[in-house]
Amino acid sequence: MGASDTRRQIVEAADRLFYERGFEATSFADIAEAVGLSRGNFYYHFKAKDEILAAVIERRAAKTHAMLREWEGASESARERIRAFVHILIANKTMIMAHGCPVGTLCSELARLEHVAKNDASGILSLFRDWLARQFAALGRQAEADALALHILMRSQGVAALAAAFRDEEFIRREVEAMEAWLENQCAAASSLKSRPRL
Amino acid sequence: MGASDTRRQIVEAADRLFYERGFEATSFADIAEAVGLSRGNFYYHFKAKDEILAAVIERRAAKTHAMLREWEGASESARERIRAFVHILIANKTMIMAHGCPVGTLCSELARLEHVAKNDASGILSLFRDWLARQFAALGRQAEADALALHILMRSQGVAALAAAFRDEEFIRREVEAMEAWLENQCAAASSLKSRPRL
DNA sequence: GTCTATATGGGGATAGAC
DNA sequence: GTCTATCCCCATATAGAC
Repeated sequence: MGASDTRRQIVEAADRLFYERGFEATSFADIAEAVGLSRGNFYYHFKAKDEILAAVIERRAAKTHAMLREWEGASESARERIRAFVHILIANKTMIMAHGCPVGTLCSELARLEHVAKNDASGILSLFRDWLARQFAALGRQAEADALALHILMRSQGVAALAAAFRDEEFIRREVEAMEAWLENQCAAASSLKSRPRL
Repeated sequence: MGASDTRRQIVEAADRLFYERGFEATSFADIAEAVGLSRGNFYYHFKAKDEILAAVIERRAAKTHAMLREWEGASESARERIRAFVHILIANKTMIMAHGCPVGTLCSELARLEHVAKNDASGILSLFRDWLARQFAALGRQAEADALALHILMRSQGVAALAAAFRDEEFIRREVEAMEAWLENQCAAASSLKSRPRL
């Protein structure tokens, strides 16, 4: 097997395990076992655990970037694009109820460890934030675009957190519906100049 | 120093460290050092790390219970009580930006570790949930009380998560204001029979 | 109740054979 | 590139003196 292929397999396995169990709780042995590799051979591909983490974060950032670009192409309107974001909660509901939001939980864990990579992790959150802000700006809400982006991002993080704590699928559906209703309100406000709705 | 006094000091130090660094990342040595105790003596008071965790969760649940009861006494209206809940975000903003929500981060960490105490941790979240639901019921919203409680709890969790990720104090203030506006809407809806606002 | 000394195990990391 | 063997450190946990 080629080295780059093995490396890719390691990063994929680490990505999954870091999500399911967390970064700290995942050992080299866990990843090695998942890939079918000996522990010793590991260090041919990665000199330290932090290097695997960096590769995982980079992979997640790239996948996020690709997903956001795909939504750009698939949807005509900014409204539909924001709806696509909100609907990740439904599409990934099983995983979210089991392990939370992959981005949010990693940010939270790295922040607590004061890990050097914590800013890289919250950078993924910023990818969503900036993309959402561009969508709200496209809706004609330039002035409040970032605040609206943070608001919807906050709600998706809150829903993921409680869905994981209570394992409640009905709660996810209800809150996604509420987020859609909120979005419709914001879109309506963009058309009429008076009475901009609050967050 | 009496044994019960030492025990209390251990639990207090562990509570703080579990919050600041997380449960897994905190070692016996860390707690022992904080209390000024030798590692060995530790096992006189707690046979295992899980026992300290149980004591910390119990302490947090008791403090939560006391806080909720205090709000009951201090506020005349259910609306004021719910506002008191929302305002924890402001009162604790420095801690929250540094380490997140004490309840949310513990729930998240224990859920990932598949720790036996994970349900005890989410039990603290349930204390808030049930208390909030009672307040919404007192507002005359019996049918939706639990959904409204989960909604406001979700928002506080989301705000704490993003505030920690972005270290953004202005964001907290803005979202607390939005939560208060949402609450006023819900109160207004309780008085008028028509047009109940969505979440 | 508190200490020091120590056992035990796991996890990160290295050396060197193949 | 992959392996086995090994080192070292740290953390949980125990034993036994004081």
